[in-house]
Amino acid sequence: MSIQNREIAAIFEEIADLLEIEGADAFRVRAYREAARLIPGLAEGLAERVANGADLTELPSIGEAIAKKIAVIVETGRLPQLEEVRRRVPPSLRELLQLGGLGPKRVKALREALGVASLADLRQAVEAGKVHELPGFGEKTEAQLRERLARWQGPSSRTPLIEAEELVRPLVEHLRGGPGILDLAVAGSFRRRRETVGDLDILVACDDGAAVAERFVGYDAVAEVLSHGETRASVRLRSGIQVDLRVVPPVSWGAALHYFTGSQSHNVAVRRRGVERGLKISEYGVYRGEEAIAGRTEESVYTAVGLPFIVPELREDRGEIEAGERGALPDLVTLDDIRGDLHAHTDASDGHDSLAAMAEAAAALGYEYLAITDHTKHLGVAHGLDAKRLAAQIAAIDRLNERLAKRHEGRFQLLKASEIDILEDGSLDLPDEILARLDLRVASIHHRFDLPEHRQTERVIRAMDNRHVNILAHPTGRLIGAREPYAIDLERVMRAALERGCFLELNAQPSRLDLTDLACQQAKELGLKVAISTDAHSRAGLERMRLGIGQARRGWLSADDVINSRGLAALRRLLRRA
DNA sequence: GCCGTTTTCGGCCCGACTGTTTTCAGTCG
Repeated sequence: MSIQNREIAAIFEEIADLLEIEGADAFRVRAYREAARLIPGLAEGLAERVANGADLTELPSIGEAIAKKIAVIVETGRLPQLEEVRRRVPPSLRELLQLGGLGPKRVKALREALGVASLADLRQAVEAGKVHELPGFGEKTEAQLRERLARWQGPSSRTPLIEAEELVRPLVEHLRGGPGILDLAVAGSFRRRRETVGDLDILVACDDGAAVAERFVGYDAVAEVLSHGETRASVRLRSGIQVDLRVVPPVSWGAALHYFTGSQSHNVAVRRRGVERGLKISEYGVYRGEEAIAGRTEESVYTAVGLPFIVPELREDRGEIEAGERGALPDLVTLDDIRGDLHAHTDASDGHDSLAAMAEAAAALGYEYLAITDHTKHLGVAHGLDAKRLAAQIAAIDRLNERLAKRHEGRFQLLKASEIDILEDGSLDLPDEILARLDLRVASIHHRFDLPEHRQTERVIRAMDNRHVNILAHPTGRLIGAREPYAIDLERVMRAALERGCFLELNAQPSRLDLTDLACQQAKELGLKVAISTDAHSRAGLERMRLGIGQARRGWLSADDVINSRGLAALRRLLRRA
């Protein structure tokens, strides 16, 4: 199997880390980091590009040198340069960077003075009290390292967005409860709606920063104050997540919100545009010389560098700046565009609520339709339905729909559907006769995640060969932070879906969000439409749609790219297969 | 190492906080 983009990126990331510790030129290090950041976001595999003889230097941030190295990696699976650097700088030193509190300079100093080459070495040096004797280190640094080593549980894990929402809500209330707050926003990757957040960034506009910072560090869920100044403070909450507060005067609100929302690469790109125009952009504003020419609103910052407003979800430096320049930013899908949900369970399988309760909850959201997609018999743990029970459910839905039509004056109905298990050989878990009686069929994999890539890919494509199948649900099977996606050639799957008139699901469950943002973008580029579905197992689960919308927006999807932005009649036309 | 409506050489985003220092380097976002 050919090498994946993210494996190539990992090689450059490691080179960047090790060169930095070695003390190499900072801009050279940055060049490797830029390449490592860009590569996983490419739609097409680099291996394929190399095989096709494409000129890689046409990609941004890839020049002659890195292009050659990519070719070597693709052809041989390894890079001699990395092996050389590893001989000079032990790769275990990277652990020290991940620990936090230590950067390349001090890691280098520790290594040269004390021979520290790993976390274990550092622990010994700290316990022996040798660290504080080094120039540039002191008692406090040593104590802080001791603390971090004691807490160390491997590279820091990111927090799922939905947990971050729950953590930040009471903290925001706490801050708003204090005097003098003129404006407040949760910025960072939270505002960009990334599926997970590393830390939380809270921005406040007010005239007395010190008072807000004081109130912030006094929040009762704070476990540790990491830093505490008059305009900036950082804490670690008991949950383990770090929260950074930044306070600015109202006149800087827009510039600060832009700066604090990120992403870092987007900010760098915008600031670079500023420099080209003789402007300096900081969190305080946009300056020409001493004079502030913009910064009260985010819009004014973009205007100053000749760009239209770019929504937070797109700010990843993945082409949004170029698209803005061309006037080609997409009109992104919103929650208001969604007309129904195409994946939901009831207490007939592993859901918690009845058919009627789910229907009323969906109608209350203003939807026109809700597809009931209980599991099928192979999924015994979920009490999956066999053909007989599904036939009974079909009859029950028909009866309920009559009542719903009266109650909601024809504005809402349930769709008869199923989430059909794809068996190991790609066949379906229910006979065609019963499938033909449904409005909609969602198919998905729930076992044998371990098949090799070509077999898993064939399995899914074979399932879509069945002309009853409409949507492939949670297409990679990943669970955020818990289970890697199974090996599957997603691009082949997308092309196969397109040829067959099938669609892929963006599953909005907070632990799934499967497809990823990048996969959504890839689908859009191929012309494949997506269903954003909650896979709700209860009434409350239907409200998770907002997470799917965030992911879809990050994937550049417009309402037109999303099949459940259609009214029922148009949806039915889309679902019709040849 | 990348890149180019000032440039193929000489730039490369910007500021706050901490700790170790007496003016600043390192780290972080």
